[in-house]
Amino acid sequence: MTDNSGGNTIRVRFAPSPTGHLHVGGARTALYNWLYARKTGGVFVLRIEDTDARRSTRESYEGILRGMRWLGLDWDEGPDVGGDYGPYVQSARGVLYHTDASRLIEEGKAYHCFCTPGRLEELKIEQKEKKLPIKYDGLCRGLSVEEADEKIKAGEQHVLRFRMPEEGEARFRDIVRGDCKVANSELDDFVLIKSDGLPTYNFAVVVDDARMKISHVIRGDDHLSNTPRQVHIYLALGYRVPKFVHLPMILGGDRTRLSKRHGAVSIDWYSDQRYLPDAMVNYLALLGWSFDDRQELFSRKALIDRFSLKKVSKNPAMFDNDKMEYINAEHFKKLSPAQKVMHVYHVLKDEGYIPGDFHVDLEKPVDLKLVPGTEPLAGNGAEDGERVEGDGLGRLYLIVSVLGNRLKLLKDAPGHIGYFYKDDYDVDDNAVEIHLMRKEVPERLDRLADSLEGLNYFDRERVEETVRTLADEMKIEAGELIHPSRVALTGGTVSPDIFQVIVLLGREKTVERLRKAAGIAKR
RNA sequence: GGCCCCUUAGUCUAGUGGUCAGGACGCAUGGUUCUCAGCCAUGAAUCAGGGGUUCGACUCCCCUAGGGGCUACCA
Repeated sequence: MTDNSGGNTIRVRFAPSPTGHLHVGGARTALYNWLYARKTGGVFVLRIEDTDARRSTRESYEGILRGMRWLGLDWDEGPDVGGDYGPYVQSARGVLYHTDASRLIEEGKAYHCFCTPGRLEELKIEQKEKKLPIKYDGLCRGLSVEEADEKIKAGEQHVLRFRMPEEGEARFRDIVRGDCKVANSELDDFVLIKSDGLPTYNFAVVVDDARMKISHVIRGDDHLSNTPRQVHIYLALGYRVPKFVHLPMILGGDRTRLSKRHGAVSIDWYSDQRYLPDAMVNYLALLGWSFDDRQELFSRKALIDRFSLKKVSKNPAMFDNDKMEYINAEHFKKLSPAQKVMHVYHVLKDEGYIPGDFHVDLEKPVDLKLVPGTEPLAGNGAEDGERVEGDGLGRLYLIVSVLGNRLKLLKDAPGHIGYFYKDDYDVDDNAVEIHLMRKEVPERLDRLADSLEGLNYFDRERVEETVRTLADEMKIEAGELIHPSRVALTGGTVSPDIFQVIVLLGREKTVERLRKAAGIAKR
């Protein structure tokens, strides 16, 4: 699986810290790494950055993995699958950080610092007041190794700091930003190892990326400013500096950094809402990347095909839920009938709509031509001309087919077609008021019920004919019959083709609901 | 405070030293129809502002403004 034969293998990584759920920003970063790996035949590594012991949790860790699996972003090396460069959890890599830290100390590139948090705090306040750059003043820089060792032996709290060269600058190449450089004078002696013995982010990330042979560091823009520090560490340790790719941030609706208060930013939320993972992947890909000026709907495969780091945008993007829904709807449209039915079936089942409150045996000659103009229903459903079982998948096939593009979010399926399965479907009171509570309605519904009851053949054609004929007889518009019927049968003013609804609801249920509504309307 | 990054319609974006500045979501209007969705057609809406460079700038340079990030013993 892993190829460590040469130094040219492309190796990328997603390195979340388990301090919260997987949000859209993190997911987008993971996705770009994954896409790049899959496109180039490289290796995608998952590494958990849990050096912040206080905030890291097991739940977050599991949640992140769950989110990635839901999105279909599989990793080649990681905490659960292993690999040649493990462990893949920072908390288990302590010895590695200390090995490299020791080298830096020996070479005089890092030094112990015994300044108390209190002193550092005062220093910061003072610098702020004097409007000076806020940076460590290097008090412990001059301590000899012996002096430092003594203090350590005496049990003094200490951290390890990087000895920033006073002259020179750090340079690096970023595929999105171009060449970057920062003068060393802008940087200070930042901390490498915290007093609890754990490495800081900047140190750990370099040691890990270097030792894991990461070739391209693809991450959020918020890390750009830290990159010069990291470059210093790479150089000091004699490691090869990887290529960097800093992705523009994804912003919340108020254009600030994404956080909990922005609501629906968790990948979990989208999976709970039953968005399609492929749609999510598609939309996420578009946040900071585009292929050209025409295509924006991509299958997973097409994305891998087209993806290029060179086309990554520099601009921060806002997550737009409307567009996300649109992309989701487009992906849903493209599913095969069998796939749609499968998805809808699971939703209805999970929400308790299947099995339903009642049984419907569709009558002959109900056939699959029931729905003129829709694509033929394939898969394990009913074949043309075959008898359709009332409660089986066959009826659901027809229902889903009749529903057509009305279903955009799977989560809404019960709302759209629940009345096919339950008697206590939602009723729109306003619709009842407008369409049912009128004196002429009861007679119309009763007469329609009579007509339908007397039909020899209960298929769409006959039903429509019946309704229209009755309307003619009563000298009213067909709509005068259709609208109250829709409310009577579905509880609302919105539904698929009413004749198809009638057929799929079945003669018995249709008549029952029409009569019941007529009864209500009489009052 | 210091440093860094970003700036094309409400949003995501394409774009070249000379284009009617293109597409998509959303929005509006009309058509199809039993409602809604869909589909089709049409429309409103953009180069943040100011200076340069240039025969000519959305495009190159500078400044300003706005937004974001880093400046932590967070990542």
